[in-house]
Amino acid sequence: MVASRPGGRTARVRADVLRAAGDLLAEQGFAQLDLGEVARRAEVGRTTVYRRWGTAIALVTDLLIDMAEQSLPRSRTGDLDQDLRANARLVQRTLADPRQGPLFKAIIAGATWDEGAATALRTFYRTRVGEWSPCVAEAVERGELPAGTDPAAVIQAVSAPLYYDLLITGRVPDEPAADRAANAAALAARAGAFVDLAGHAVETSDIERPA
Amino acid sequence: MVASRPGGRTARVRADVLRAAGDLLAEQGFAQLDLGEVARRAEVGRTTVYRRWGTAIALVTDLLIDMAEQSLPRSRTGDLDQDLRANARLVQRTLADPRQGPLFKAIIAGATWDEGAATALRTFYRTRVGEWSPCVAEAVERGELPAGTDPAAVIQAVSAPLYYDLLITGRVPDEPAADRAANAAALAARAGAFVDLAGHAVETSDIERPA
DNA sequence: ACCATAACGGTACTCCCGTCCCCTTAACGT
DNA sequence: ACGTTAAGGGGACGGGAGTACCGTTATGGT
Repeated sequence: MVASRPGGRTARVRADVLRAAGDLLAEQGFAQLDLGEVARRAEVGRTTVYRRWGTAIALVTDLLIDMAEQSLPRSRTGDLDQDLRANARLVQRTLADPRQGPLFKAIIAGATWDEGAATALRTFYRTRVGEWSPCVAEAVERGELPAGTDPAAVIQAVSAPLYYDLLITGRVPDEPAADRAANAAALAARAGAFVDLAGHAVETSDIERPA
Repeated sequence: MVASRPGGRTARVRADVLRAAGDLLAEQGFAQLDLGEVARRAEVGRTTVYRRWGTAIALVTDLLIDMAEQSLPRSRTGDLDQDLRANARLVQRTLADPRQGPLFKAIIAGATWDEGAATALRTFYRTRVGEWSPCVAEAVERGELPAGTDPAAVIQAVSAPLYYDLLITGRVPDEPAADRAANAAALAARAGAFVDLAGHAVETSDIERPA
């Protein structure tokens, strides 16, 4: 009895299809992503693409999952500003990348209506944020940031303006924008904007609640 | 000779179609927005919907334009924190609204691949940001914020985390989230994060210039 | 080496989205 | 009020996306 066959041909087909989908995504964008054309470019049966993925957003979701497996290690400079700037620049380079940029735009758009895309996106960012949070946690331990600062909130605060530019203003963020985002997050964090108490975190100064 | 006829029936048809589209958007989301069903719900000819709008994203775009005409006046409390919090709460309520929330999600998603949606979205936010920027400009004049602070950047910094939550983490922002966003932006602004000089705006903390 | 079968690939088919055609309705000028 | 003609509505049509069917390939266990 054979349960499944992920090896050999199946793996090659998946790789071919994902590469073709990534090419088309970079060339024409998500709106023009036609499964039939993907099959042609991948030199694969049209039926196969429909059977294994079924929809364009499912294909793009698989593309993200595939990409997520090659994750870069975070920086460890021991300095909050440098770490946050490194993080911001990583995000910025990703969004500006001719292949990854369109992929993320497609996934984010798809996540607004497709549950699979939304799940993959959240999983991806949970991993990413979890990977970079220690930068902030260590800064708290060093006394660079007030006790009780929420590491995940700081990391997300770095990314937020970059995504805002990409999605709302339609301007792909550049490196100065990344540095500004990192700087703003660092300054806000130092001022205690990301201290998570039970109540509101609007006292800014008097914070002395160790975990 | 008659050039155009925007009155009477035409206006009524537009109103009926937009209302039906908004209903369906709120009920089923953008993915299920079928022009045929919109026509049925609006009790309007299917041909008419296709002739005047053509695509679902064009319909949603018109919906945004229609909604933008009823814009709320900004608050003028004379206090930066209160103004920014009012702005954040306005954005939060919009995104959490059962009708406007799905609309914005659809428009933002559509703007990643449809030029018309992107233009409408940018126009909408240019108006919104321009309307609220005086809050920041006045705070600069009062000396609450450093000279050279970019008003638009501050306003956008308030919104960015809320959109990040909505689109990336998939969590619709609540009122505490709005207050946190406003607070973080205010603290960063006071620390000079949004001063736009020719070079880098990182005078606040130690920084090395990179060659 | 051999077999059972997971997975692929080609083709025919279906169904429905979007368009076309043409008649009907009702704005707007006079 | 009356005529001209934008604009709307019904129905038929075409095309292409997605599916069903079934034969073919090659994987993985024995």
